[in-house]
Amino acid sequence: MNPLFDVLSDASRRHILALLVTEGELCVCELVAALDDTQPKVSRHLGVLREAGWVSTRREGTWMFYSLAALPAWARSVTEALTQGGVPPVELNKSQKRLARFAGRPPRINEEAA
Amino acid sequence: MNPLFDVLSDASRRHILALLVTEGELCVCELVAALDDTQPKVSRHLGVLREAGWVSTRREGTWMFYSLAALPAWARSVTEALTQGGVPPVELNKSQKRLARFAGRPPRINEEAA
DNA sequence: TGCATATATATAGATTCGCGCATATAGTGG
DNA sequence: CCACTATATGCGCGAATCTATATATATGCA
Repeated sequence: MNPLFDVLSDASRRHILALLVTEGELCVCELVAALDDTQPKVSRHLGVLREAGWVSTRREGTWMFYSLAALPAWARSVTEALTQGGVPPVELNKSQKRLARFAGRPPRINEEAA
Repeated sequence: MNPLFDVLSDASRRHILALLVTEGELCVCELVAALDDTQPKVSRHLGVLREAGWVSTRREGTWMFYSLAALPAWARSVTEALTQGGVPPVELNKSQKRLARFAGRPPRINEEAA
């Protein structure tokens, strides 16, 4: 068993990873809006991704920002694949649009280069 | 849900795919030897991979040969990733050695270019 | 036909897993 | 301290999944 690959079994987690690739750092409420899902569900999946090592977090006030962690080459290649068909493109596109329309996006004051 | 990606949830299936990448076409008994697992289990996982579209089959006498199917680019990229860390290299290597030592490998009479 | 090898499938039991719901924690500002 | 927003977690249930065992099917050959 590969602790990294194992957590890709869930479609929501793959969806989250794909969004972090295309959108960069996102907070929980943004992911909730993008996925159009409940906060506890998104938060739990993020926890799984974090424990597995896929994502890292940065706190800023009340917001917790998630972004892709430093990953081995094979894993980066998988996240790339997620954005190119590994997550159904129609769904991914919908999420990106919901995110763009989301009014509650927090300001990025200390963001670094993506 | 992605019908292709979903079946990668199982470590044995990922292991099988990785072996098909590095070793090319293999029959069930070779995979049983390589994985050091039971025949029904291997056969079942192969069935799942086949239904999902990862692998295609070719019958030759009593042997059923499995090989990677024609796949979209993102999926080929994932199979590649499986051989480069997506399947634990130590385990993959052990399987390759067991396969090399396996005495019952069938002859390849009609094999095409890999 | 009968037997041997190779592969597939059926079934049941056990475990894992994701979800919904409620609630807890953390940070901010009055 | 209180209220509010953002996020995390505890719990129980139903569903999905994997495995082991037994058995069925398929092919080749005497």
